[in-house]
Amino acid sequence: MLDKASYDTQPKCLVALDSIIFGFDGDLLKILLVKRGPNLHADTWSLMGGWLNPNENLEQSAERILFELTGLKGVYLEQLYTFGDINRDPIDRTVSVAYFALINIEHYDSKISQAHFAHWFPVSEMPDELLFDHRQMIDLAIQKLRYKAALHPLGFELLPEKFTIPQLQKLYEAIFQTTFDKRNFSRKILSTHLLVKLKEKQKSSKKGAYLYEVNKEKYNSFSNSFLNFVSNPDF
Amino acid sequence: MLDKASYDTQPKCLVALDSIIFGFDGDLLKILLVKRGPNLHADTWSLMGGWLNPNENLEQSAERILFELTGLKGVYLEQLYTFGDINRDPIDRTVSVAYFALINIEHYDSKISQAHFAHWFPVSEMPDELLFDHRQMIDLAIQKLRYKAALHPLGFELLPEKFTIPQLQKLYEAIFQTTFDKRNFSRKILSTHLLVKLKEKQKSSKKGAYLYEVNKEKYNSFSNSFLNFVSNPDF
DNA sequence: TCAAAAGTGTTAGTGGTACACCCATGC
DNA sequence: GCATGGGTGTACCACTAACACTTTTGA
Repeated sequence: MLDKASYDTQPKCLVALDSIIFGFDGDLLKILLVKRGPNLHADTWSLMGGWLNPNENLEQSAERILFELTGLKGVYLEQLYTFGDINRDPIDRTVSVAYFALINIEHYDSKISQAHFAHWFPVSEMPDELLFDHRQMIDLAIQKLRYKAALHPLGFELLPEKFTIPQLQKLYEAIFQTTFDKRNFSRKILSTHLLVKLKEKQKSSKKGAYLYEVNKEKYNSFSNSFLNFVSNPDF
Repeated sequence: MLDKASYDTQPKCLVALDSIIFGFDGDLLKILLVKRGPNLHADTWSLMGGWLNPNENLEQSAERILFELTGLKGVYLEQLYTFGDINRDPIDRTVSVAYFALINIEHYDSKISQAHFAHWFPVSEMPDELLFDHRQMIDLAIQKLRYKAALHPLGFELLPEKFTIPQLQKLYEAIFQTTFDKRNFSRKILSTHLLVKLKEKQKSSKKGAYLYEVNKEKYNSFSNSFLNFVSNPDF
């Protein structure tokens, strides 16, 4: 079965990478979509994607593509799932490795992405028509984001370095499409000791709220243990 | 970037599938490895793998390959991760989609697999040398099996249709390399109401233990909710 | 009758949820 | 001075974890 000749006779296949890019504007959870151009699928919104480069591994290619669109490096990027249905791309058989990315919307360089016809869509207001199986990719990404966020404190990746507890709560409420009791929420978050309270306050409200930042060391060593941020998630 | 010409000029890539096949013999958690033949890598243990077939999607190819080795159909199969490092296969660039499979070791047809030089290795006694990045695949599969088994009742997939609570406990102890209190364990398992107690007893011990079977309906509707089978898993 | 494995109940502690009031400030 | 959003404490309930004895039966 596996001999040298079989390498030569095996049909090869195009390999693409597509990224589901999540952002949070303080109110709604959003996904970044682009209109690909210039010739093909120019009228259809799609995920940001590109081809696997022969001298890059999968994650490097995904990072490069993300950088080309958003100008961002070092963002949270995680492999989601690989899609390989026979006719998912009608032009030629393509296997696509999907990644999901969490980015801080404030860092996002809108200049680059304007050139690519990019737009942030709230997760509840996606266009009806998306390229190929991108709708399926997005649905899976949302599901996985909820799953992970219920068990791991990865929500911070979507916020600025300094943020308030009410901001964090709004984010979780956007992810899970629900509301939480603020007393229980802040107690649960603070009980992890992952947040460091700062002296400064953010004064976007009348009273102002204390800013916090993530204790990076603890966060990194913590990311493999887990807890229930959401008690009875409905997956 | 994405026009028709780009499809023709894009380098294509080999796509393979590899399966990490878990089994449980009542005592140890094991993984099925093969020696590939006849020419290439004949001396190295490896995961069961094969090429993506142009007229199959990813899961269908993985199922076919699994069937060719074990003679089994309809087993629990789940996509694990896609590996694409540049030189993971020194002969030619190959992207490999890894699946993990849970099979009931009693159903396993050893005749077919003898022809493939297959052998069950306890997870704690793997050969030192494995093909390509297969060690990495196995490590990730064990990690994911623990993660999922801690939250979802998927352990049943590794047992016969009828099994006893002590058997199930031994399985979980093998997965997590620890021991559990049997009173707390059985209470937790039974509180899900996923198991139906049968009249029969299994008499492999002196006293004999009651057999149970899975309530399939409940199990299927349950698989998306979750609970902590293991309280403080060390991931 | 003894050894081996199965089966079962209670208690104390922890963590989760529900709930209401005061505080600081801008207008 | 009032409306807005921020911050905090308590009581009850449910779940978890720790722990020991009795039952059955094959040898």
